Amino acid sequence: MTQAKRRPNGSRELLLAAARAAFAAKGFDGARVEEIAAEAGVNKQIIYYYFESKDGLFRAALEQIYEAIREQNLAYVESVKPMRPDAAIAALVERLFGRLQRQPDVIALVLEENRHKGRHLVSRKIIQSSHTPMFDYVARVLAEGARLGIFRSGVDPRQFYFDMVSLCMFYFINTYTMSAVLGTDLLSQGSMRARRKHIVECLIASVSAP
Amino acid sequence: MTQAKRRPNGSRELLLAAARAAFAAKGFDGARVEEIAAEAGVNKQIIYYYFESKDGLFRAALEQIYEAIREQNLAYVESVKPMRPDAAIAALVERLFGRLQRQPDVIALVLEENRHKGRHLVSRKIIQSSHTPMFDYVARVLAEGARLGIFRSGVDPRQFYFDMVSLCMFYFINTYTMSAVLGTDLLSQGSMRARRKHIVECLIASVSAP
DNA sequence: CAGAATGTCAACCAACCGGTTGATTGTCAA
DNA sequence: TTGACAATCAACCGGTTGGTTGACATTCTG
Repeated sequence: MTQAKRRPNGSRELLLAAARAAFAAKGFDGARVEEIAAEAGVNKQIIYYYFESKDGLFRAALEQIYEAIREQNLAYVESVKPMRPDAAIAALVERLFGRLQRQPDVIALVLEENRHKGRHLVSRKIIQSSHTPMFDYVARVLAEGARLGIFRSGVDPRQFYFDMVSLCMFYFINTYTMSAVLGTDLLSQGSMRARRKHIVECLIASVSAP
Repeated sequence: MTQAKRRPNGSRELLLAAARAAFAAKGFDGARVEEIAAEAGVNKQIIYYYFESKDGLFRAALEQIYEAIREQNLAYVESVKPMRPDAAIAALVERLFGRLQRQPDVIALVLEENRHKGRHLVSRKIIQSSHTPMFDYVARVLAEGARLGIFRSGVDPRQFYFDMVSLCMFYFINTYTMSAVLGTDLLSQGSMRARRKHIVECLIASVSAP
């Protein structure tokens, strides 16, 4: 009989991509193992060969996402040109918002991980190291801003980082409900641009020296 | 045979409460119809008698939640004493944060609704009317603050309301991931108190006159 | 009180779902 | 060339799941 072509570890990558899309779209419980295999073009059993279980597949997809975040953040802080602290914050927030806009799967998967608090344990180390480069950069920018007298001193970089992530991510998490609440179509390009601009201004105002 | 006691529409309420807890804890796909019935102490079929389907049950649970939000908001804006605009914002944000803290089911259900974008349509009208009283109050406070020269003028109340909700809700949405990112236990009382305080300060700073 | 409307349940079911089995075929090192 | 190993698949399975059926008891109404 015709056995399918070999692609050492190729099926693994195909499965991860399919899993990521499926889990993002339907959640862990809503996604179907067989559908993921079909989407990847391989037999269902191969999931168990590479990942042991549906949970294992989900965990692997999550880890891949955190790794991608880490690489993107690392690339940014290594390539960013020096600039005024307020401009640095603006650039960074615009980039974060824009990236979330273009990668809805990332938000969906992280959200799903949080809903199953700790069931698909991705090690704290992996999660933290995916954000450390960016967090350290933000802390440096805040300190620099304080030194120049542009920002208040004593701003807690952890709280500020939390604010940044909250404001940017939340837009894409509760888009449907907030559209109804505010009577606006938050999926429109105009709304996104306006919101992104506002978030930048809000964050900078919140740390600016009086 | 012993038929169970009658409780006209009582089973309906019992089912709604059980459904709310189950959907919040396990999501729509993770929750089991039979478990919900058992938790409510009634036969599974009664769900189909009152709600037609699992989807119908979910929709009813959501509507109940929006109705509760509306009542709570209405009660607040009708009973709140007049005070300085900045104090009014502080009080309101503290209350929002505290309520989310005590009612995790609300967040979980709204989140689930957004994940299934529009599949369990709760009418825009219901969603909007659950927030209108509070939104109007916030808009009045901002205008009053601007009139007194405490706040900047030209602050968009929609964006500000969005900020408030974002900062408060996000804490409880991604608690697990953010704990790892920041290296803090965000479930601790101390973290919550500190975060609540920071959010108040951040929001007020973002609208205060220069 | 009769009968209609309402509320409740036990038993059933077909489809589905995550996971297993066992066999088969390329691939590569010795 | 050969034998071990990596990769793949078709077929199968037991348990689960949302949903249905039909009968029956209680309550309401005229």
